[in-house]
Amino acid sequence: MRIGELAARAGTSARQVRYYEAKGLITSTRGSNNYRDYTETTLARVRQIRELLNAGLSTQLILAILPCLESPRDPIVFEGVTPETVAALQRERDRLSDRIDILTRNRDAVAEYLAELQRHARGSEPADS
Amino acid sequence: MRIGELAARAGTSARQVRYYEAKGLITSTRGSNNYRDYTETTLARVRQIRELLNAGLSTQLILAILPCLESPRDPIVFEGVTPETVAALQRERDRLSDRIDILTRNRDAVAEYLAELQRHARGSEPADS
DNA sequence: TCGAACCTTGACATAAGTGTCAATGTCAAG
DNA sequence: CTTGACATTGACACTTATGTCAAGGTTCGA
Repeated sequence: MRIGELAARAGTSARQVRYYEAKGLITSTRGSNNYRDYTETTLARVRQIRELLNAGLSTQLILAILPCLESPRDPIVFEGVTPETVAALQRERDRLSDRIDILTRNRDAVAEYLAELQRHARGSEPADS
Repeated sequence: MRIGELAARAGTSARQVRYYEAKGLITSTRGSNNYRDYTETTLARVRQIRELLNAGLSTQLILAILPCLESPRDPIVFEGVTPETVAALQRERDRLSDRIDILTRNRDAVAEYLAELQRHARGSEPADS
C-alpha cells in the first residue's frame, strides 16, 4: 500500500511515516516509480509506534525494543544476538518498569485526591441521590 | 534555600528550576537582593517534577495533576473546585491509566522476548550450570 | 577591598517530533 | 491530453525541555 493509505489507516500523517522510516523504525520497498510501498505488517508496526510515542517513549527507545514486539514472532532470530543485546534489552525492560511504577504511583495519587473530593462533595451537599 | 542548592539537591540544573518556575510548576519568594528563595516543600516538588518528566509526562500534564501530589495534603482545598476541574482530573487519571497499560503491555512483550532468548541459550548451550 | 563564587536576565543553540509549503513527478479518469 | 489526486524531496517553522554563554549585580572569605 502507498504512504497515504498507510498513514490514514494508522491514524497519522504521511510526514510522520516518513520520519519513522528515516529513523529506521520501518522500511519500505520502492516501485518503478519512486513511490514507497508498505505491507500490512508495517501498518501494524506504525500503529504500535504511535502508541508508544503517545505513551512518552522516544523513537530511539522504540527502535531498541521493536524486535521484541513483532506480533506473530514465530521465527525468532537467535543469530547475532550478543550478550550486549540481551543486556541492553534488560536495561530497557527495567526502564519501562520504572516508568510504570512512577506513573502508577502518581495515577493512584490523583485517584485518591479525586476520591477525597467526591467524599467531601457527598458529605457537604447530600443532594442528587 | 537558593537556586543552586535546590538544583543540586534535586539532582538537576538551575536552568531547569527556572524553567519549571516559568511554567508555573513551582513558585519562589524574592529577598532584598533579587535572589530566589525556595522552601523544602519546593525541593520535594522539584524531585517529583523530575521524576514525572523522566517518565515521559509534559509540564502541562504535570501542572494539571500537581495539586493532587502534595505529600502531606492535610488541608485539602475544596473551595473553587469546579465540576470542570474534577472532570479534567478524571481525564488525566484515565490518560495515565492508558499510558500505564500501554507500557505494561510492551514491557511484558520485551520480558517475554528475553525469556525466549534465554530459554534458547540454555537449550543450545547447556554450560555454565 | 578584592576576587571567587554565586545570582540575575536575556539571548542563542540544540534535539525530537511534527506541521506545512514549494517545486516537481506520476497516474488515472474525464 | 489535461486536470486533479497523490507521490517525491527539501526546506523552513514551531514546541518542549534543555544547554550554554554573556553582561551584569551580590555575597563572602582572605
